[in-house]
Amino acid sequence: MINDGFRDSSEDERRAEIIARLRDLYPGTARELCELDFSTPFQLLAATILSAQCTDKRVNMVTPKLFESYGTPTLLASADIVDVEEIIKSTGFYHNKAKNLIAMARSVLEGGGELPNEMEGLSSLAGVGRKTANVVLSVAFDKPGLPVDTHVMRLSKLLGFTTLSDPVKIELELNEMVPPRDRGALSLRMILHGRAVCVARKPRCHACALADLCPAFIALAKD
DNA sequence: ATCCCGAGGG
DNA sequence: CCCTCTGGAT
Repeated sequence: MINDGFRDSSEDERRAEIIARLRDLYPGTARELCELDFSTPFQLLAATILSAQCTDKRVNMVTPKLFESYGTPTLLASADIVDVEEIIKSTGFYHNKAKNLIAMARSVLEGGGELPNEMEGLSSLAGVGRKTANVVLSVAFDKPGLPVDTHVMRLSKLLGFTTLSDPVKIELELNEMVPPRDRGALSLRMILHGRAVCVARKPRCHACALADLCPAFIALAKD
């Protein structure tokens, strides 16, 4: 097999076919594929902070009430932390999340009240890491950004997109597989597939449209 | 018992 | 690298 430091071309084709099938399975833009409810970039950021170790459905149950009282940087910055904690309690990690939400709103205000629209500014906000920043970039600002969460990490390994475990390195590897404008949607598609089909505990390989291209399934089926 | 669109701190 | 933070769903 020819591989002089370049990737095998059949491997490139396999990956491209997986990406094409994911696009057919979950069509739409990052904005359309995102299942968090929000009406401003600031609200998406707040919802994404809440989504840590929690389902989107659960986040969407608490954000209407949260945004009713604290839907803007100004309102959230001066919120009573106990009140915020009570509203978001069911999303888990609620002490940290309430503290982070209020601190985040205050740092937005200190920065002039406008949410940053690049990685540097976003990830410098309290409680905002690279994954959350990439969600806001791709979904709210329609910019290149490829959030690597637990699903993207798991599927990237199973599908043979990476052998690494560092989410930043995986992000850079995945970046090379799609044009910039498709990065956010690829992440969302892997997340949706990870939730519905390639489930962490019990992958539904029999129902998976990618199984014939999946090294993990092929290895499993080989006996 | 294990997992859910993580981030901060040691 | 590790640990902690947390409730809800399966």
